[in-house]
Amino acid sequence: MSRVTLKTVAQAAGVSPSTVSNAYNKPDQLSAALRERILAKAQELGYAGPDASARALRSGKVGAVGVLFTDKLAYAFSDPYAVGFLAGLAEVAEEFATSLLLVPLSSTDIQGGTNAVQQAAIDAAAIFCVAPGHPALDVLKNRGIPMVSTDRGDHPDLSWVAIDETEAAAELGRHLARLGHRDLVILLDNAQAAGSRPVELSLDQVGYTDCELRVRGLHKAMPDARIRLVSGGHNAFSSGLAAAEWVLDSQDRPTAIVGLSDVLALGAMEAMRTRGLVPGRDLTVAGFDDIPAAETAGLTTVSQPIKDKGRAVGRMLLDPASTERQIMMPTELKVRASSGPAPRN
Amino acid sequence: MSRVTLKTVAQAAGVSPSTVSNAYNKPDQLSAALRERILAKAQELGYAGPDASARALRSGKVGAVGVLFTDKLAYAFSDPYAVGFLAGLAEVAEEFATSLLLVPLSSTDIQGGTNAVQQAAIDAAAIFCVAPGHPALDVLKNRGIPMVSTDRGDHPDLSWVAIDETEAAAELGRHLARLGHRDLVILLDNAQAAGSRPVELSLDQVGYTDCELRVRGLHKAMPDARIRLVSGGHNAFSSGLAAAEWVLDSQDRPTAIVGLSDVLALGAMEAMRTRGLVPGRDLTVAGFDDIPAAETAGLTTVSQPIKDKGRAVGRMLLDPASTERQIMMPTELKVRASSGPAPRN
DNA sequence: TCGTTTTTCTAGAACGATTTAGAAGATCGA
DNA sequence: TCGATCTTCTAAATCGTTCTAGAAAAACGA
Repeated sequence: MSRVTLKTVAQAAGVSPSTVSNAYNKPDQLSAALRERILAKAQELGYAGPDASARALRSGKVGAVGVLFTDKLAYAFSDPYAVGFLAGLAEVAEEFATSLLLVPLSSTDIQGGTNAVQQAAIDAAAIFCVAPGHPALDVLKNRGIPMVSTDRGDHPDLSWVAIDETEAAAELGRHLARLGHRDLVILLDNAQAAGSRPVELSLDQVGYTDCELRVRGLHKAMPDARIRLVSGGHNAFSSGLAAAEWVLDSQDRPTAIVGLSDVLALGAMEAMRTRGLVPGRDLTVAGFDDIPAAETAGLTTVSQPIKDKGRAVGRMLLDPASTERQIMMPTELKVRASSGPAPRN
Repeated sequence: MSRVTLKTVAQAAGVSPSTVSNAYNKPDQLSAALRERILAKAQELGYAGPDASARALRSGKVGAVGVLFTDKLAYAFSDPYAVGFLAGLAEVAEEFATSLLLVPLSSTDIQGGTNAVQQAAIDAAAIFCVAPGHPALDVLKNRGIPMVSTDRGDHPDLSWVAIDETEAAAELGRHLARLGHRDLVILLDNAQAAGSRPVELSLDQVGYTDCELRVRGLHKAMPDARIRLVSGGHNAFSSGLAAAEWVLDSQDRPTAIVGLSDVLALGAMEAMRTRGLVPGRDLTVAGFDDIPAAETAGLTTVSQPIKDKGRAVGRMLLDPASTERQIMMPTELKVRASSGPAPRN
């Protein structure tokens, strides 16, 4: 017993395969009566409709956009920021009857070429927080797949929806400087620190462009401050917690801690809490993104319209009417209880 | 200028297409030297590697599992419960070098057969909180796609990873009954209520099986209680908020509110907060799922191992070694500050 | 009535790979 | 040295559609 295909149906109905195809895809190309008859026959034979792969091959359209993440896919969901982005993107995707393909970007398999990015059946790709130099992007470019990044690349023909990272960070930096802070620790995502104890990094070890730009922005706005970079691993609450614990338990506490994402900053707040320290009084904490939990926790943060970012990326990828190739989104510094004047010593 | 295909590379390298294919997929089928030469030639020509659709068609494997949701895709991300499930599933998917295809299940397009589920290029499907009778499931069955549901269906040959909804709810019900509650409002997800004002439902209007079972469980454990069902729309914080506001502002307040998910329950807690009511003292609130925010908020809830659920579904779908077809996961009632004795009147 | 247009359907060629079966050459044991 | 076994490579079929061009039949206009 072989599988029921379009051809099978065609034979059973006594018509050509093309006609069956048309019955499914172009109802106006054949008489209603015949279409009815074909569909009934298909039903009778248990035909499941045109095969997705075959259709994709022949027509060149898959009906899916890929979402590329660095790190493990599982991490992607741990940050509400990513979730917000996905929600926005999904909204537009749905509008265009398109599915979302979540593509993990394991750092290990950039070998002979057979990795997830190669395999992925997608028409376009959203590049979420992936460094512009990542080899996977070359693979996509090679495949001729349109892509839009959430990070501003340096290439002029690159499409992106981003924020002015440097300026956003600078605004936060000015806020901190104004409060008298001269000793800062920045918490960031770093793969090398994952699984081991927190590590202190130098600026050139900062991987992602957006992180790098944020660090630069803070530097620019706080020229006479001492600024250290510390990572507790991947971008997650637990990493922020670990890194902040390490910082707080050292002999050399800063007066302010900035998480390069809210989850990191919230981890830092938790570390303070367990040590009886009050954010905004004993130590200032700030973050980036303004995820829902940031407001609840009273975390000072740089707010960015993340869901809109997802929507904009979706439109760029799917809406032929959208012509803009580079969109700069606004940011806003939300000052909350977690930031306060630097204690005098 | 036509596209560079496997054939182009083969000609340029002076070998047969099969050999080029083997160079990519079966390195041990040809000499290392030749493979090297072919790959170099491919690189030179800008060949992006075997086309995903063509490979999928010929080999019958796509390298993706679908995740089916009811409602808008965007809603999927608003509930941390769903996010946790996805994280677990993603973990296993990554292990098997498989991508995740998020398939929206618009209730509108069950028409001529050409909907997202038909189109979806997937090898298997995870059915997340979709009612067992949903037509999309028939489409998948027709396509011969293996599927695992997060809801226990009544068919014996259905695969699922689920919890004992009725018993879990009954345990919560007994807890409430013990505290003296005799007047309960259950908050639930309901599509009809979306966009309009909150509505009161009867038991037969409850859509999803899992919701229905939970309601039954509560009924069973609280036989002499008055139980009302109210929905403020989709399964989201805002719906819970709206529904609870409606309930609290009525003349006829219950002594306890149970959200059929934590996000609904948290919405109810928020409604109480803005009215100066203290959960656990003035009114008892409880939920289901035990998402991270539930612990922070001190919400009494029925905890279920959601990430493990995702992992288990992933293994069932992808790991050939996994033979179990139906897995019952444990639940645990977490009593927190939001539940307390019913006020005497 | 006769050409012209429109409607309805079909034949056959792609789409770009993988697979199967087997040929040609190299290696091996005796 | 000779048949047998490996290794290395290829020819041709195939996966299940959609597309292009065009044929046959029907409808139309004058």
